[in-house]
Amino acid sequence: MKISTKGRYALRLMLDLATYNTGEPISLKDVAKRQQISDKYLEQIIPSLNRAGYVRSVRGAQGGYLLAKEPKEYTVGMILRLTEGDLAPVNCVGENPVSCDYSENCAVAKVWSRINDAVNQVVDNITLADLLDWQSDYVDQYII
Amino acid sequence: MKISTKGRYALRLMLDLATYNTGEPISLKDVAKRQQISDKYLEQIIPSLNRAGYVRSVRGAQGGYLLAKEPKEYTVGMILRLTEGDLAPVNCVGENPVSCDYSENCAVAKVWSRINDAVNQVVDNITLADLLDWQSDYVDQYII
DNA sequence: TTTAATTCCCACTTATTCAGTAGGATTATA
DNA sequence: TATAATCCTACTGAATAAGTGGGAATTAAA
Repeated sequence: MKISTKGRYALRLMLDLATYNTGEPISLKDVAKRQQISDKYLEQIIPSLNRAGYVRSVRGAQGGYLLAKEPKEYTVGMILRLTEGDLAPVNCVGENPVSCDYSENCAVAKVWSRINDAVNQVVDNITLADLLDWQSDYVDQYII
Repeated sequence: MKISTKGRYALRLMLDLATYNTGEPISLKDVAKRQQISDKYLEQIIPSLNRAGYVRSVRGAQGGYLLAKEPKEYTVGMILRLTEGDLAPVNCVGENPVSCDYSENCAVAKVWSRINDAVNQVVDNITLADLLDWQSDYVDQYII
């Protein structure tokens, strides 16, 4: 039941772009340094965010990435699903369920379905804007 | 974010023992046949349930396993945690969290924590007795 | 116009986990 | 005493995780 580094890093990457946004492109190297993640690995993660239109890339020197939309337009669920795939705990529930011979009278599937709903409920109701808010709360509390 | 076969089979195993309980020990071979799971694999899964005292084993011919307690005494969470380990989506939240350098001002950790709470809320509030109920509902609906 | 910084693309690697199999020792019943 | 069961330990093959490495294409700045 773990979320892989791919999903976790993608979320931190998006949050980093939101946090340090100035209107100028932000290079992966900068993100990697701040987030302490291998830049080569980030390079492997970002194409899916790019293809989905979640970020805009600027090539060449002084290039980098920018969020394509406002932080409040991105839910955590959107970002995680892109990198993790479906968040359902088993294949027989979720976006495109694989039905088995017992699916009709399978009480256990009801458990998976409820877990699925509960997880979606959380990730689809938190946006990058919320994360920005939470960050500034922490700053108020600990640093200033 | 998937639950492995180990956890899923453990739950079906426990539910099978509850469903077909007559007071006599039930052999893994019977469970395996009904649930369409390799008996050798079940043999590998059950020791943890046994050591935890969730089932009682009877050795020798006509031996097998019995639930140690009433179905309502087992939550899905108890069973899954035994076989899957902690259900937390990352290591920095959950039962014994591994703290990182940023844990204090990590907005992302709040997301993981909420997912963790949501999952626990589900699995800790469904018992084997609930699953038995759901099963008989299905029977009413489809078979009878 | 060259240099340097950057994205883009694709192949490779190493370790771990998953999902079982296999074989035999031990125990108890009929 | 034969048989049916649990118990225990080791092995295996495939997939996934978590990166690394090299180089081509693009563009801003010197």
